[in-house]
Amino acid sequence: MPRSKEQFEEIRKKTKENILKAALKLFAKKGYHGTSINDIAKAAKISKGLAYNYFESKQKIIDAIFEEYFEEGAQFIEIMDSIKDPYEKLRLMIEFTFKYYEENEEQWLLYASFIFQPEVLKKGKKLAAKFNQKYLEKMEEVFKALGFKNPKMELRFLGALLDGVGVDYFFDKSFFPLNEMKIFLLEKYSKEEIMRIVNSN
Amino acid sequence: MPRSKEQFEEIRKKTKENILKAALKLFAKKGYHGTSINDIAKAAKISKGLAYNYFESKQKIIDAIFEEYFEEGAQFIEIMDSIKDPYEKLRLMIEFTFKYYEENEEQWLLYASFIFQPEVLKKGKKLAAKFNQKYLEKMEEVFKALGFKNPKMELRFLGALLDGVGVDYFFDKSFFPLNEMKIFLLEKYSKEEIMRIVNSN
Amino acid sequence: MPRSKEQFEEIRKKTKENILKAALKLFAKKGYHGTSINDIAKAAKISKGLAYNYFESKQKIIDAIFEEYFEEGAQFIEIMDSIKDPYEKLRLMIEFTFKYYEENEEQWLLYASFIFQPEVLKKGKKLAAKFNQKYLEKMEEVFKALGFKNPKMELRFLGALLDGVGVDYFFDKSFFPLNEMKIFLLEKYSKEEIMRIVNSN
Amino acid sequence: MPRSKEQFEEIRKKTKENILKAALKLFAKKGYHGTSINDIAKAAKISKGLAYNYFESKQKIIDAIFEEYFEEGAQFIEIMDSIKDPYEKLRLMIEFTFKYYEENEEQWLLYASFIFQPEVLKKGKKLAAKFNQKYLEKMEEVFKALGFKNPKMELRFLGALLDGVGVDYFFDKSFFPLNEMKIFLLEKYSKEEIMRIVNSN
DNA sequence: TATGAATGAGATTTCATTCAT
DNA sequence: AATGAATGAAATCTCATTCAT
Repeated sequence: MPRSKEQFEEIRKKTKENILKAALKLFAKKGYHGTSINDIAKAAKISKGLAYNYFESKQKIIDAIFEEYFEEGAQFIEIMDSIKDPYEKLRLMIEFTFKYYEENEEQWLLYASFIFQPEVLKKGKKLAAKFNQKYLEKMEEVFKALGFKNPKMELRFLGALLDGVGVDYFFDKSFFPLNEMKIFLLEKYSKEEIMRIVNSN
Repeated sequence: MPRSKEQFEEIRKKTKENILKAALKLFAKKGYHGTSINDIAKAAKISKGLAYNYFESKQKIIDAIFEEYFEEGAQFIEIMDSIKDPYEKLRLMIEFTFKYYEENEEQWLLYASFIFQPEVLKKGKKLAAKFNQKYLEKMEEVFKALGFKNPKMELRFLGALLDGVGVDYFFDKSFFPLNEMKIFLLEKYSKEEIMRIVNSN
Repeated sequence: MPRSKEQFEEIRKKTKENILKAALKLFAKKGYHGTSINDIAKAAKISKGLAYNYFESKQKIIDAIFEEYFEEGAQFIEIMDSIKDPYEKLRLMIEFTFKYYEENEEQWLLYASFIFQPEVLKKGKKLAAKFNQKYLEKMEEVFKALGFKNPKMELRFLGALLDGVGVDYFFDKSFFPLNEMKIFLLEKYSKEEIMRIVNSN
Repeated sequence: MPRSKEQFEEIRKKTKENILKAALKLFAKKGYHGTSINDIAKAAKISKGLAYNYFESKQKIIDAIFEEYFEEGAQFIEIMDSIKDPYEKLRLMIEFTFKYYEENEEQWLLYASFIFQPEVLKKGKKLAAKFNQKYLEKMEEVFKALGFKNPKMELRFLGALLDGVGVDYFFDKSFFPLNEMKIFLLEKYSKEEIMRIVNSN
């Protein structure tokens, strides 16, 4: 008697996730080209052939990883939308970023290393650009609401800052004071400080 | 008439530079693994065999590129050392960074895409870490001299910011207001502004 | 209530026929190697595993198809045997061939494409050679009875002609005047014409 | 000192021809899918890699073989064009066909086995159809000039006959009386015989 | 110095067949 | 009887490196 449809789906889902997890780890460490399907299969403890039962090519594996990445991004935007207070939004933007760095090292490394090689991952670049634009638009509204004189540039400033924190942190994790930096930033962007800056103009 | 030793060396140097230039362009665009020796040879308009006459492996080519990169870095530190005024040093740090982004796109892209894949370029990573540490130490002295309350974090802050500007700019050059950002930053880190901040503590 | 033995056998027979039909279609269109077991299973709307319940290998499927092919051939010879008049036999040889071309395209295409690759289908080749020889022997008797001066060559002539009609017809069905050719041949090989030729010698 | 351009071209030409010859032999015997690049490389006594230096894919190898095949066909048409006497043209059509069967077994087998699997070789099929049409057009003029009552069908008749001779001959070379058939046909299509037929209408 | 033919190891991919349920 | 996940061998193809000239 064959397995039921549900059982098959369960198996597929698990194995798929298993492959993606193994692939993410390896891609992040050794790069896309530096990781072979063989490597992935071994790490996932399956045969090479089975990997192709789930993803029709190596490219499709990395595509799936990036899709998941931006699905998480979309979720983050939804959370942001649900919050009304701009000071709170600002705080969340900072805290979420640091949380992401702490919990999603591999994802971030992969993202970072690929984003600068658009020929390697055209699809990912497009997704990223789209997400980025949407995010910036939404945050610009927040910065306007906060009363900044030059909200666009202030947003770009903070955006670059947070990205750079990721770069510097992952460049040498043991050397970069991530937590200290979070406190430092939350202080600089606290409600009191912002009001002080805005009113001093 | 045989060429003189000098002429030979001149030719070798030029060909070498030619190969490195072609390789840099391709690596930056298509990645290390995505670029074949054949691609490089074609771009440099030489034969594959000749490339091996100059570099004993593909790895050595990328190593040479990174060496050049950090030689430039060392030169920058020398320039910084020659300047005494801390306000001027700070201004130079910012201006030099923006200048580099504008003039050395490929170098930066290559650097950025490799730095997050340590297994791909162990040697480069080490060089970078060494340079970085030295640079931060020197700059911390500057930030102390400027009178910042928390010079270490303020330096980290500016460092992250400048790195993030690179990330955001190269992510989508047409979309990022690079020049506006430079002016914005030079304003924020002008002598007047710094003195104001420092004195308000 | 369990099914009876007869019902089971009925199901098996139908499924088997179903698989063979699907396989024939695909083999004819995409070739033996170009058709996967998966393709066949999908076309037959069963699972891969079930196909192996019926045929122990892909090879056995094509073997079964060829067996059926030559069973039909044997039936044809039986029909021929039951007819006594040589003029009628000749007419039947021609008409049957054209009928076969019109009704069994896939069978013929498969046969034609395989027969010239003996290494691919040794068993089929042998069966074909055996059938062929038997057929020629029987037909030679007919041609002798018709009074041809050189019955062997006349038979070879007509045999080649009919094979060639198949080749030319299937090469481009819309371009070849199959029906016209049938009429043309039946005329050339009519009783009157044959008597005329035979008597003119 | 590198080889001269001419030397390189000479090498390429020879190796290319070498590969094509080995491939033709194997394809004819074992079929396209039944022959691996490895097989070809071994037969040509080169490495797999080198095969790809000359042909970018297995498909391109078979394409090249078919191209050569139809180039020869074009040459044949040219020869035919240079002859004016229709009786002579007819004789040549027959003699050339038999000559081809005798001297180009592998080419013909390959052609025959592929022509019925259009999905395997779309390009070849197109080339063949084009050649065929052109050839038939030209020959129809010949058959008209010979005075046949139904030139189109008579041409189709002879065309099918010659194709069928190929089929039957290659099906079992030791069994088919090729030379006898040639004499038989040249007799049937001799000037005297044709004039007799044409005038008896 | 210079060329590109040639190699061979290893990568991606396919698929007949087996297996657990 | 029936399913499709899983395997593994073999196929196609790539490319850094070497070699003959």
